[in-house]
Amino acid sequence: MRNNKKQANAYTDAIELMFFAYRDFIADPDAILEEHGFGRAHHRVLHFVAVSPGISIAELLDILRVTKQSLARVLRDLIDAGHIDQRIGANDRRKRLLHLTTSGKALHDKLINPQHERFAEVRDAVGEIAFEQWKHTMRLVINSEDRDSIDQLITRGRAASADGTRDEE
Amino acid sequence: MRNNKKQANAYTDAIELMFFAYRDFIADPDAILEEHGFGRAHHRVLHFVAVSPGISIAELLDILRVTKQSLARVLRDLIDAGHIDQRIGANDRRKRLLHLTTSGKALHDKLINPQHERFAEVRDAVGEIAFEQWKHTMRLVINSEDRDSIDQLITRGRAASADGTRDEE
DNA sequence: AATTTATGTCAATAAGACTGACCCATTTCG
DNA sequence: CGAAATGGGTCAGTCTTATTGACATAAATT
Repeated sequence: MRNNKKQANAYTDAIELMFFAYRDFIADPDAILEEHGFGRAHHRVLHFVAVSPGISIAELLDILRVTKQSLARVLRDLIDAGHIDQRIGANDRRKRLLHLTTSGKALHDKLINPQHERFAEVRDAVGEIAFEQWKHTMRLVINSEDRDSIDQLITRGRAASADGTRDEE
Repeated sequence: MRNNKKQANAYTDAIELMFFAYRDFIADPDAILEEHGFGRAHHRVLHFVAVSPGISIAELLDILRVTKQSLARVLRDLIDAGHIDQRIGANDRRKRLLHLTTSGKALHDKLINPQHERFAEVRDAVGEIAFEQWKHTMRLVINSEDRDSIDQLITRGRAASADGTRDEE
């Protein structure tokens, strides 16, 4: 019992760390977004279009797990503001492939900078080995059935932004 | 440049891991809450009253970083449902000290169980050392100025729930 | 006695999400 | 080819969570 209690508390610590870390982690971009009249929902769209240029609406819906109607509003705001543009798919003309414009990229950089800095400080404090270990552990917090697709999102996204492979399908 | 890019991507990975891990981590309790007609806001109140029995309204506002008016509604719901009760402070009769009732404790356990299980699986997968290392790293993701008070919340909260020290101030 | 603190409450507003019901254009399949 | 499925867009209404601002009350402090 004593030991069970101790273990349960170790997990409760983890739960609270998730809560507070996420709260602070999201606060920096939130402040910047407010200056631009956007919210978190806009940030998420901007981010996943940034890391996966040429992503379709359906793919974005799948990542964000929101309804089409929810996405529509924020996407409309971002398109109207000139931060995202849609291109009709070359292979499938029904698809709208999303890309950041120059101003969209600038805004995304501005939003991601404080988060990069936050993790750069963490990495400096704990070292590269421990930081990679943290990422490995963090990946296991994600539902097992989602891990593969997230791995792909990360690697494919990076490759696409480097060589444009993914563009226009 | 090549190296900078690589480092920036390591941080972008970390950002996305935060997003997806938090999303899945919160999804289990969300589903349970819905059955009871509560939301995330209720969960947060329930949790911090659970780990810090006898917490005052002002302390809770400080932890949650919401306005008094926002807290009032969810707290009212929880009190009306019989999950939380308020006791007038013995030393300071202005204060309303919050406690979970039996049903409040039961609901909190039900909500925290899937999260405990999630972290138990993570801990089993990576081992105790790596899990403690993850917590140490995770703590550094929190704003430096908040870390001490969160350390206190965690240790004091646990102590209070064990021996009741904190009750009635 | 005056002020501050802790809490409660009314009103109006906004963001972000949802369900449900449609629509159009394009692609795929029998 | 024609029907069905897919990708996307949109209107309308609702809900939760959060906000700001104003004001009220009781108890503690100075």
